[in-house]
Amino acid sequence: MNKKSVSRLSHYRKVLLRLNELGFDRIFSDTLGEEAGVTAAQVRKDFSIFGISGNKRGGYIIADLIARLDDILKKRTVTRVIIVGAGNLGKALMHYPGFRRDSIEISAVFDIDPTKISRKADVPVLPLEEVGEFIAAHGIDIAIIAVPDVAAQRVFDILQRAGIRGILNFTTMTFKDNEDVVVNNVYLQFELENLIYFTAEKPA
Amino acid sequence: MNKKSVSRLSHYRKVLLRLNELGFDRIFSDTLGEEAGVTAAQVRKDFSIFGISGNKRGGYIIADLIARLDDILKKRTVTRVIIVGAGNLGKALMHYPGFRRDSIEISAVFDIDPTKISRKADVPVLPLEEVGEFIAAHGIDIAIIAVPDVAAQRVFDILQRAGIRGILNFTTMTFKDNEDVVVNNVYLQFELENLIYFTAEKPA
DNA sequence: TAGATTGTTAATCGATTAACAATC
DNA sequence: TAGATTGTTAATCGATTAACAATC
Repeated sequence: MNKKSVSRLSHYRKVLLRLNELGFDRIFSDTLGEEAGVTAAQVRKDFSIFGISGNKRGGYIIADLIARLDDILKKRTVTRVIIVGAGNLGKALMHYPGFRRDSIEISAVFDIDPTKISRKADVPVLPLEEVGEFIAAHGIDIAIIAVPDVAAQRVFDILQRAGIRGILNFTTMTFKDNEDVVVNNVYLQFELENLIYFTAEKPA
Repeated sequence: MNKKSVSRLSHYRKVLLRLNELGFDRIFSDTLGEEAGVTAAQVRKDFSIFGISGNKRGGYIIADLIARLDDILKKRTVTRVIIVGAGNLGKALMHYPGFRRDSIEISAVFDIDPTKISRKADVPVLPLEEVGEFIAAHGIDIAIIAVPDVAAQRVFDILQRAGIRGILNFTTMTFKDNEDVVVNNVYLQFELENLIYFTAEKPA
């Protein structure tokens, strides 16, 4: 229902995996909230939205909760994702350990620079021209855009035409909202500028 | 006043720099909103919060707007930032072109792995033990945490003790809110999981 | 002047939190 | 049973949008 509550489910899941590893079996909404940085009411509300229930008085069974969240967040099957842009950021994301561990696989990276192509690598780096073909052949739904701003719109158009349904955008460009494509933006630079603003001492 | 509106100011600024480059001098709230992906009312409201005014009927003069935003966002002086964690992500952020271009300088990167240290590099990679000393010597206020989750709390404690005032956190750990430290979280994995959720076809 | 756009106030919308009845 | 915690509804809070008077 709510975009933010889905991301919080991811966060709860991460906390629960850690607690599970530490040998805990049960948890209460207030403990889970504390670990995830939200209120107990928020936790229960989020669970209620997705029909997740616990035991009055007994809290939640961690293993059951993880199983339920795995279903909701599609963790039972591997989701294949591609990256466009084999620069520093694209390459870092290619090997991001948090993805593989949680059923997200980077299937390939695409770039226009011929010197960056390496078809035989663990995660292949392929020419951008092949992206449509690859998407169709591998049934890819989600792409990460990690190219310079100037190339963003062109890449977006290509991906959209290729039938991509979701995009994680690391550029500062905005794309016209489209029925068929969901775009989540990660504005790294703006996050840092935000921090600069809020940590600057206010002039007296 | 509002956290999100500060980030939108960054976004407006980015759009304006681009339009300025293209030779435009004036802009209206609806055009700027469209470029930044928000409504015209949002643009005017944000400007109103920060006391930015334009001309009834004549819109805004782009150069003036950029100057005003540069002041608010502290773009007149270079802000020095450090990164903790010289893994793939830390190294990618070290060379992120968007930072330098907008008066953000990565002064140094810190890591516990001795094989990663390189004191003579363009951006030096130093042992984590030296971080407190470095922060004090260079008057650093802001740090980026790009370490594995297990190390996050320890790094946070060290940074807090060293007097850091703002943290951009790339781990999935949450830190207890503190009067003295502002924390912005970038949950890369959760953003992707969010996309997976919203692009998955709903079961019939 | 007529027309268009800002700046701000009021209305709406949505998300978070508080509160408490249900119940284990 | 008494006590504690869930699940949900209602209250609150905050942010976005609509509307329109001011004015260039």
